[in-house]
Amino acid sequence: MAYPNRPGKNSKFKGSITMAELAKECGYSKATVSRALAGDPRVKPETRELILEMAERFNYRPHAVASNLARRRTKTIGLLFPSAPRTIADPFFLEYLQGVSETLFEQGFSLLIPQARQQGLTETIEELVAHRRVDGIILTEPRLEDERIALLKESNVPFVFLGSTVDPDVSWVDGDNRGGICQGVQALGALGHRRIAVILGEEGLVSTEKRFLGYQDGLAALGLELDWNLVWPGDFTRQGGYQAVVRHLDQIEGGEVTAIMASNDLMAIGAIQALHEAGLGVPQEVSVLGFDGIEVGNFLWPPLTTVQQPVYLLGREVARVLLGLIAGEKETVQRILPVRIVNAQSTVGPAPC
Amino acid sequence: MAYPNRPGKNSKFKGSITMAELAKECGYSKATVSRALAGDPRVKPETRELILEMAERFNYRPHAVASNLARRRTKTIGLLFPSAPRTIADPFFLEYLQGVSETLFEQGFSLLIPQARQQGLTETIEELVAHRRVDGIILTEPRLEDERIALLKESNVPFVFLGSTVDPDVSWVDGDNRGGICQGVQALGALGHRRIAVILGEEGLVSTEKRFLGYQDGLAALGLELDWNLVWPGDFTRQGGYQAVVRHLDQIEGGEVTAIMASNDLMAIGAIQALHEAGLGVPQEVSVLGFDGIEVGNFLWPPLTTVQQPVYLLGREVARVLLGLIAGEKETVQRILPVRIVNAQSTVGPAPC
DNA sequence: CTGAAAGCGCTAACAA
DNA sequence: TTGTTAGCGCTTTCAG
Repeated sequence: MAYPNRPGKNSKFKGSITMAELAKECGYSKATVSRALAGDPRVKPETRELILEMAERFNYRPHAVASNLARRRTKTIGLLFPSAPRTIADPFFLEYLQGVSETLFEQGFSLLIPQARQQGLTETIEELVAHRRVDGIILTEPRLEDERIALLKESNVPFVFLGSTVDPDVSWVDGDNRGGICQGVQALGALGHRRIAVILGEEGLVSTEKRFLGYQDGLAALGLELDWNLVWPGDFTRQGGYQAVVRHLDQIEGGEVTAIMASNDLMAIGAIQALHEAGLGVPQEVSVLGFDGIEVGNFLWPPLTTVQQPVYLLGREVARVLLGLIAGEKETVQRILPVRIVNAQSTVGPAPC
Repeated sequence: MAYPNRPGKNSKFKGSITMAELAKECGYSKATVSRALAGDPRVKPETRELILEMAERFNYRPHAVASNLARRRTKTIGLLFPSAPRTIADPFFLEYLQGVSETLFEQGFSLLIPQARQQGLTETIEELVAHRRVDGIILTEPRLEDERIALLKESNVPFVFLGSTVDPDVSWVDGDNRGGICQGVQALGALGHRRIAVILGEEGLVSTEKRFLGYQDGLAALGLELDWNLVWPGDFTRQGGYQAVVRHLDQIEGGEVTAIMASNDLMAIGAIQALHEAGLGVPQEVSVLGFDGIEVGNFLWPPLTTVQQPVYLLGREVARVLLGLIAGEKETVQRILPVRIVNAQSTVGPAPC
């Protein structure tokens, strides 16, 4: 016999018992064993008892791959991270990943993390879908015009975005971008700031758009006009935030700007670095407000004031929604999670000049 | 027919053709098709040509799960992250993850990231192994006495550690902990420091031990005695670094300590925060040196001086070694990658007092 | 309530 | 060089 016909006879790993073997030991068929293990109500309670007990005794473990083949599923999820200039090494995505992977693991799902690097946005998706390597896909950073969406719809694989899409019948989960930035701008206004610059995100992304709208909302709420000289392009990277400030130092030094609303924390951090290098104190001379609430904002001194998204929760939620779709739920889910301002320490009232 | 018997007839995804169908179309057996696709030299070149062409034409895609079942493999790797107090959200692990996942993906492997959270160290491993959910396991943070190792050896599943183990016949990849810290201490000495405190890592870990030895080496090289008052316990977390400084503020303020060698960057960052809160300037009043070289060290002002490990490369390397073991290589690999000091900006000579 | 049997799609002896 | 034949281990009709 290749399998342990007495419990504990062999190592608890080597060639662990198969369902067929277990069935024989129990004196039942594979089918019944399979049902009992799956909790199928059609098996007689005593039978189930017995089978469960034997399974335990023989330390039976279902073979995931075989089961997956028979059920036409993979139990793995494709998790796509943003393409350049952002990277998977963005701290935002780590906290997010933790939420996602935790939820998936609880449900027995694996994660496939393709590295989009060289490939285009769509090749990766085609590859995942065509080889049936995943049961569903989680994406980030929807674009204003997003070719991935048509492809995914055609593929028939369930998918969810982190971030709201333009497309109305796509499921997504997002933080309150527009409202959050608006709140942020108003908070700066409440401190007395009137010359508030914004550093935009990467062009073409829905989130960039929404955050810019939030900025405009905030200005409006303060009774301020939009001044295009205070709208600085960025790309969501630290380098981008740094550059934005460097390029507009004269405005800052000239007192044209007393506060900066960065579209994310990483750019806020870059901005602060540029300000430091220019000898400008934060927040004494310039206030800086970020968006996202990533942990590393707390590494700074003073800690970064920021509009905090529930990053970890976003991860959990987006995973949960995808699992729902995989389980057969049909309706598209679009959920906005609330945000809030934290760490009011890198912002103060404008310097008197 | 359920499959597209004319190329392009259906969507490129829906029910893509199976190998059996492709074989029929080609007029060959499944076996030959399988061989041709696998590049088996036994098939006649023209036959291979034909089959490859037809595969292309019918857009054939191998079914990963079925293939895995037949070959008794899963094509997924279990990636275990540290347990509390460290978390997967430690920036170190993100950079590391990027290296690992990139290498694995190139070879078509998925990643299973269990959340050890509640479970003990060993339960997770048992669960991965027993269900044959993975072809190999990557672990971190070997302990001086590590019960996982016996378990893994018994399980017969290939595994590799990030970090050197005490056990001589276990494969691992590591940065040069001891040499790196020693270098760091010497660098501080070269700046004129003589009262150099160390913040230790989490107790029981091999890396903690090695780094402490490196500290002692460094002192010895400087002709200094080990002073246990300057050996502060820590745990590799930011909070740990913060606490270590808070608890020893009197020593610092009393001039007993002019430089701090933290066993990792996160603790260095925590230490700097505590110093800031106490109104002590870094590096003017106290120099702080970290270890790891994580990206977020650059977020600080001034950027953190640190002993940089090639974190991303460590990830790639550890994955590569594991893939080697899975491919059947027998000999254990133990590789130390070099480190170097970067960003000499949070360290200067001691303040004259 | 239980069992027999037919797959899931691919791989790998073993023959031819 | 190619085909035949068994599986891999589990799920799921379809009968009984």
